Amino acid sequence: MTKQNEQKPHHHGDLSEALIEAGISLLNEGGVDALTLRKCAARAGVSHAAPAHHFKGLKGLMTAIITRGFLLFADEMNVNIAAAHDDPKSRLHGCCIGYLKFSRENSALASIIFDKTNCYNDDEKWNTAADSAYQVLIDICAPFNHPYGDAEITQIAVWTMLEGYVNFERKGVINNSDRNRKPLDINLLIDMLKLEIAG
Amino acid sequence: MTKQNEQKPHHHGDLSEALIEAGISLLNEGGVDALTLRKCAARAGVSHAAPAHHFKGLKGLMTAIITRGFLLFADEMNVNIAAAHDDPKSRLHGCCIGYLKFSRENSALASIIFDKTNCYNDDEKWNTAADSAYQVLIDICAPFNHPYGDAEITQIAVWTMLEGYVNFERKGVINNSDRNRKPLDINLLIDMLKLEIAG
DNA sequence: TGTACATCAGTGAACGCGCGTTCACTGATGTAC
DNA sequence: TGTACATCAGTGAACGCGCGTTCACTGATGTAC
Repeated sequence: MTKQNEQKPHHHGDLSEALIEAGISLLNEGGVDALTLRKCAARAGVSHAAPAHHFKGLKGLMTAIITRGFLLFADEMNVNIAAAHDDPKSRLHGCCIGYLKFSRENSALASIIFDKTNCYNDDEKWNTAADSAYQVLIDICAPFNHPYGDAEITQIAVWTMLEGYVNFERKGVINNSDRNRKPLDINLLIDMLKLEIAG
Repeated sequence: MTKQNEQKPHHHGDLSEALIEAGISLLNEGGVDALTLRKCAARAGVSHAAPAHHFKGLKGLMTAIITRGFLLFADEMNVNIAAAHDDPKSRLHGCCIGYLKFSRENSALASIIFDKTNCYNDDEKWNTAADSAYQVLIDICAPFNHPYGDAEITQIAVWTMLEGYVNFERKGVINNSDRNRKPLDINLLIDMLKLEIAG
């Protein structure tokens, strides 16, 4: 039984957290267009002026949401890397599974996360969170040879294939649930790069 | 000297074409958010109710714009394929250059073109135009071996890498104009797939 | 322990904006005779 | 060749909608004394 006649406190307690969670669930349910200050406020149970007051307008809220997104993204990759066998190729495959999982479970968030124009680029937390995600990529590619140039080329090749794959999946160009043959595996695509372990 | 007191004809002449061109230039200048019925109408010099009347609302206009987009996209790839040396790898590289060129010169249009939810999926011209673009990919991959499975896997590997690359470029994750070393070449990434000519 | 006061998080009403859609209409075009 | 009429592309005014922002305010919290 829920409490009746409960006085709503004037101070929320953790409005920032509530608005970020509201924003992420709105993105998941209604896509990018569903992310508005007013809807976030309604879902967090505060007046629609509150988020504009708490953050510095819509862009401030988006900066906070994308910051959280990068942390969730890095976490998902790290969890799946930790669950893989402890050799470079298995760890790379784990990273891909994490990338894919994050993108599938947070489709709209994943579609806006890399676009810097959505954020205040001088926000410290945002920069730190973004770096933590990019660092996963850097670390996972480090053990391999880079026959085509420096490490950055290997990183971009892997990241690019992942990003293209989830983009097409999101837009329905690749539809793994609707084909007769074995679902296309992102790890198969990564294997086509034939990365070799250095040493 | 422009004509003064010229009577504006009640019938436009080629409103459909004018609205499609207006829409594409709006996308190029102001991104996806700039594409509205009212702005297209203003740019085409008609009342803002005209596009809603001519097409079946906003979605109808978007279907027409994306249809045009696929034709421009296929053209750009075909032009660059025709300009390449007549061997499979050079033709593939030409295709990549065309893909890249289209995406750079029509950034916002390229970012919405693959998303089927923007269009009336039963529109015949849209289906034909989209198929003509996908067919370029199919044809360009046909001469190669498919050691990882059927031809579709080769196609998706190439297309995925291109799409990831232009997405990152669009969002500033890859920034070829702002690095000290040689610009990253999409053809280098495609070469990493080590496609072998069948025979 | 109690009081006065400063701080500031969140309120709620109001504002103007641009949007897509609707609809009775106008006037140019084309066709039937 | 001329007339009557049907068609229909585009008009313009009106509508309601949701949006971000602003701002005087309220009331809870925390601190100084």
